[in-house]
Amino acid sequence: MIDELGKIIRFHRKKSGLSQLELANMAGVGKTVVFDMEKGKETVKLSTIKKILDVLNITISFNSQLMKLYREAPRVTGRNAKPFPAVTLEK
Amino acid sequence: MIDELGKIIRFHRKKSGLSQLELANMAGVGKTVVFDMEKGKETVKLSTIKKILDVLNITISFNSQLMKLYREAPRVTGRNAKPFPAVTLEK
DNA sequence: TTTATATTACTGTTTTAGCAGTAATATAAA
DNA sequence: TTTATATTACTGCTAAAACAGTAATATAAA
Repeated sequence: MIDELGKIIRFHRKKSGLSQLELANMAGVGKTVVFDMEKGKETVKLSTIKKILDVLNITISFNSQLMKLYREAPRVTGRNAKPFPAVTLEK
Repeated sequence: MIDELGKIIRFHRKKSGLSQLELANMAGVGKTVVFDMEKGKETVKLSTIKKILDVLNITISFNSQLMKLYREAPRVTGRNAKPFPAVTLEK
């Protein structure tokens, strides 16, 4: 899916009736990035991708089995966060 | 959600019982990246993020209203792709 | 066809991510 | 406590992302 990001961007851009240059300007990035991304380049900064996806109204989500636990987890940041129940991988 | 990526990574890493250095080595990236990301850095390359998320079994997905259409869309790449129905934004 | 726009492609330059190395601090275990 | 490990933090260095500029090609409209 992530490898399709270029196609996804292109699809949404076309649907929005934007040229690569227009999209780049709206996102505040160089035109080269839009071109490169649509071409499949993945060595692009997340912050840059974010700007482009914002214009196209595309959101990113991260998925895993543990994400449910993450969402239920208490709002802890920093050192006084309670340690996790300790998952033993082997033995 | 995307701004929580650091916390998400940290959460998954802990659950996996990995240190930052172990995760970095498994992902084939420098330890600095893991540290920076968990600290909230977003100017990280997508390809680098991908390596880390792979180790942690986290997938990325892109969401939008148009994504449904995208998935139904014919597998077209290149120049002979049929033009989209043309969405008129104004007028 | 001609004309205009969009896309692709290639420059050189600037900025910066990623890196290893090191060290200081923090946390956990003995 | 002491010891060991993990995390945080700060270095330069190197590779490369991002950029503007330009130009060639492709596509679409007149």
